[in-house]
Amino acid sequence: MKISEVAARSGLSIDTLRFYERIGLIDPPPRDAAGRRDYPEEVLTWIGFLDKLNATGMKQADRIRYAALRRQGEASYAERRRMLELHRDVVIARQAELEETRALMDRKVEMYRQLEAEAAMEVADV
Amino acid sequence: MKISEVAARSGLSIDTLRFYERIGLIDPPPRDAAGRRDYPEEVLTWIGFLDKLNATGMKQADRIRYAALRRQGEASYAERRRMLELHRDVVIARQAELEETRALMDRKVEMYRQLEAEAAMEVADV
DNA sequence: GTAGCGGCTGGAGTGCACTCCAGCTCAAGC
DNA sequence: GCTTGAGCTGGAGTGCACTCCAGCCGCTAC
Repeated sequence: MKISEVAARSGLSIDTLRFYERIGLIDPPPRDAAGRRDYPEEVLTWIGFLDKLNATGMKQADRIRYAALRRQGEASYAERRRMLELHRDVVIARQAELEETRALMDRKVEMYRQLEAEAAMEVADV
Repeated sequence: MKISEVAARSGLSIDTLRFYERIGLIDPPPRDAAGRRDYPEEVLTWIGFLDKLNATGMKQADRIRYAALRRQGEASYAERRRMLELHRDVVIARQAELEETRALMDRKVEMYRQLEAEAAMEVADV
């Protein structure tokens, strides 16, 4: 797969793909005869997972660390599991936070609705 | 309340409090005889809400816009409600995303657990 | 009365995560 | 055979959200 196709299918830009390779988030893919990157299909799954870690607030340094562990294969299963367990706790905490904020926004929306209704009545009073 | 106290109680740094004032997130508080900021208690509630918006991914520009509307008082009830409704949708979408990622991490953790057990058995086989 | 601390200002600096650029090579289509 | 376009590299630039700094003032405690 050419880099432009990976970009189109993953949602990352071509520049970001090359950047991710530089910092060790994506394995350097084999090159074709002309020296161009030729990605395996699986890279899309990996990018999808990276995106999820990203979207849930995992820092670049930690994603790089996870990618490095992944490169070590079997020897890092336990370590990778520990990282995911820790991150899962972070995600759970964020879920609680979001839920709380959602509830607060619901209350505020309701409050504004009331205040709008009252303001409308005051106008009618005049 | 002095700026140091607001910082201690809000969790924001003194520099961030002054920065927020500069960009219009926090109203300029009255000054004491010596020209030092003297914040009202309510600023803590407001900062708490700003924090929630921040933690749920609202951009600075939008928080500034909300703060500006707030300064207009009654005239902006409807607009503020609309902003919150829109942001609530964002929060709900993020909740779904987090839930999905949490489930994926659960599956991966379980997978690594299995792989670790298998690796241990292989060692025992030898 | 002076040392030290907390606060003040405007502006410069930082860290993160990209994003863009100049100048190059290569392959394909007209 | 030459233009066009995709891809390449190393390095510079960007935008966001702070964070730090120099140099100043004024209160409090010794």
